[in-house]
Amino acid sequence: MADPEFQPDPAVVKRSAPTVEDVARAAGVSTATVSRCLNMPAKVGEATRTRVLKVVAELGYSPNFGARALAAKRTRTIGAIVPTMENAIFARGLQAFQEELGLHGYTLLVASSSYSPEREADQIRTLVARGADALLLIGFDRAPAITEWLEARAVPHVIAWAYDADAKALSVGFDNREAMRALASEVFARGHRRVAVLTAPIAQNDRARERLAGVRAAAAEAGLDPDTLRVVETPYSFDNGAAQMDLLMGDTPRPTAVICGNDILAAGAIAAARAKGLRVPGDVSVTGFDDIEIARVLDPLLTTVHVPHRDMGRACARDLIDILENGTHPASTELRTEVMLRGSLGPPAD
Amino acid sequence: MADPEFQPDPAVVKRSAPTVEDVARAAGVSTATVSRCLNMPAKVGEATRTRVLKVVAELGYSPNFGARALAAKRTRTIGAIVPTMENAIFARGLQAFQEELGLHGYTLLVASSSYSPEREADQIRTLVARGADALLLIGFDRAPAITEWLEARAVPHVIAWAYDADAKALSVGFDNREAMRALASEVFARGHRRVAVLTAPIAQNDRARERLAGVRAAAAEAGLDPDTLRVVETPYSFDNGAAQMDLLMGDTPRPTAVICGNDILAAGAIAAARAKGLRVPGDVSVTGFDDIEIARVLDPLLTTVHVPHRDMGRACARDLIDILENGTHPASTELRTEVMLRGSLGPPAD
DNA sequence: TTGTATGCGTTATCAT
DNA sequence: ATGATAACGCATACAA
Repeated sequence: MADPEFQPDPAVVKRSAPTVEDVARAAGVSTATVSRCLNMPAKVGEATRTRVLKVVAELGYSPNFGARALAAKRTRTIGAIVPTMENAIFARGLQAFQEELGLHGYTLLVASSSYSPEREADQIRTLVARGADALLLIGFDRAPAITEWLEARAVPHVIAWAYDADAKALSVGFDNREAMRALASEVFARGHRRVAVLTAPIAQNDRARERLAGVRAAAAEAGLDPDTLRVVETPYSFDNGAAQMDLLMGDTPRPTAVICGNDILAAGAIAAARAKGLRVPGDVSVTGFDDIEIARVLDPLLTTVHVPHRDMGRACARDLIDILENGTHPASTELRTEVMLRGSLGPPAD
Repeated sequence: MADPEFQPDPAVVKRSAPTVEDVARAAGVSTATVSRCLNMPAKVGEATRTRVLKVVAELGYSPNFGARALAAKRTRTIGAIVPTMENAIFARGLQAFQEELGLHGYTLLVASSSYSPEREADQIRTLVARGADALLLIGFDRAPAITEWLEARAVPHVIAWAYDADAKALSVGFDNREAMRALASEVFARGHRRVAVLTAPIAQNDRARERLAGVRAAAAEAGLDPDTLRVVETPYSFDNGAAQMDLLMGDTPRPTAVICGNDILAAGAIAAARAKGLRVPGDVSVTGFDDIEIARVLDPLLTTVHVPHRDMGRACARDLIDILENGTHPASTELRTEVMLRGSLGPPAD
């Protein structure tokens, strides 16, 4: 097939991507100058810079990622590990996080843990091995070993969705306990005494645990024994919410209010109540947490806690970039939440 | 502060991460063998392999990402560019995509275009520059220049959310036109004649355009002049859906059915109809597209088109990995959609 | 301001 | 099966 006599045109045979060297040669400068033009343009003479950049554009030069990472020891890539992107709250937070990163020339590496600490630890190591310069993590609950690993490797990281001023790690979030306490207080204030809590498994989830603690605190304030609260744990999903609600509504006597750990569980709960012929809030009140779109679409509208997911994502990005570029040590940020009183919460039936 | 006499313990002063060389020395083999143990364990003797891997574990060695990328010319990282992660359909697809990638040792790099072709082109270049071995893109609509660029650089990529057997590019998706035609046929079959379409801007969005074409096709089949359809374009969001629905419901005569380009617009439309005191479907029918969670929560339940988002994400991952690892040329995959007839669609009021 | 020279940690080719 | 060694392409300390 190939003609042995054939002499390829050098201008055409050049298959591989251009390198600094190609640019340097074409621009009549050294590779160092080319590199400088791209990374510290201020330190290069006006004339040479424009000349070099022109050549860069002409050749369609783009620095080799591996070489750059190897030499510079950084990738301008930041990792995020969330329980799942399917939950709108994490998707929303990630979106804002990514947008802010993009504004500063950083790229987002994503992994999900499916709420498993072991998988999260794996993902942490994987993303760092993949060159992540810093990480966004959700919540504080994780094995000490992986936290120590992060510290030992000096991997900048921020904890989102939770706030703890005393923690060693940087966090950007809100006080899950207090937010839920404020909401639960409204429930008890309306006279509810038989109250159930539908929560995600609290074992390795500090946010869920804190929220439950918030309900207990509100119960105590209302003069109730927190141990009389009916607590049901189930993974976050519409169907689980519905299934557990179905069981709860079979109890005698029936709870007059069900406080859910998030809006998705609450949506499932309301659907299940309806399916059983119960009115909300006439027969049973239901509350959520997060204030995602679904809360404004449910019938009745869902009483819930509004969380500034986008602000959280943005703030995380800013902190991480600040650490990376300026070596600072930002203080943790506490974001404000707000109880949204809507139709799904009413007085008890009896 | 520092004691000038202090002699640091060499075992402690070793700050930087261990390299192949460290492992090789400790295991009494060459760096080549260490590399082989990690990358092609089959080509190494049983005994040496276990010995080397033991040392790897002891030292906590992890190959340097930049060096590996530079030498191997690949990163085992795959990029995805979606319009936005806030839309549950993309979040769900991405989640499945990422899970499948993870199963095969690949990591996901994410960017969003905000439905802007220019931003998407930027992101494509950025992700490739960041070392993405392959890309997942949404839909076919993009400037020829960037498509050519992808071809020229031989960047493996898959188009999701759309299917075109004749296109040069690999695609994994469904026939948006036919799916919407099937749904719209149900609407016309119920006798609706004054029908409005609430769609995303169709300018640079082939999915939206195809869906609109599907409605037109169904109208024609029903003996209607497609040009009598009232078409309203608005960016995908609950509030936009509500606002445009509010305007539509002010028309005289009022449309008896509103076909929406996705479930979020439909949710907004139903809320707006309600707010205006109109019953759905009594006064006006509403349909969506996607069949996300919200469709099962709305009152009435939303008639929509079910799309296998997770299957799509998974299939995209498999194809890309197949290309990368085996150099194959997978054929495009057409996925099945299904019309979900639910309460929001009824006969016309008059 | 610009150039020179070296190191970065792997992978892969080619011997052995 | 294993070892020696040459790329890989860039950033940067140091010189000029």
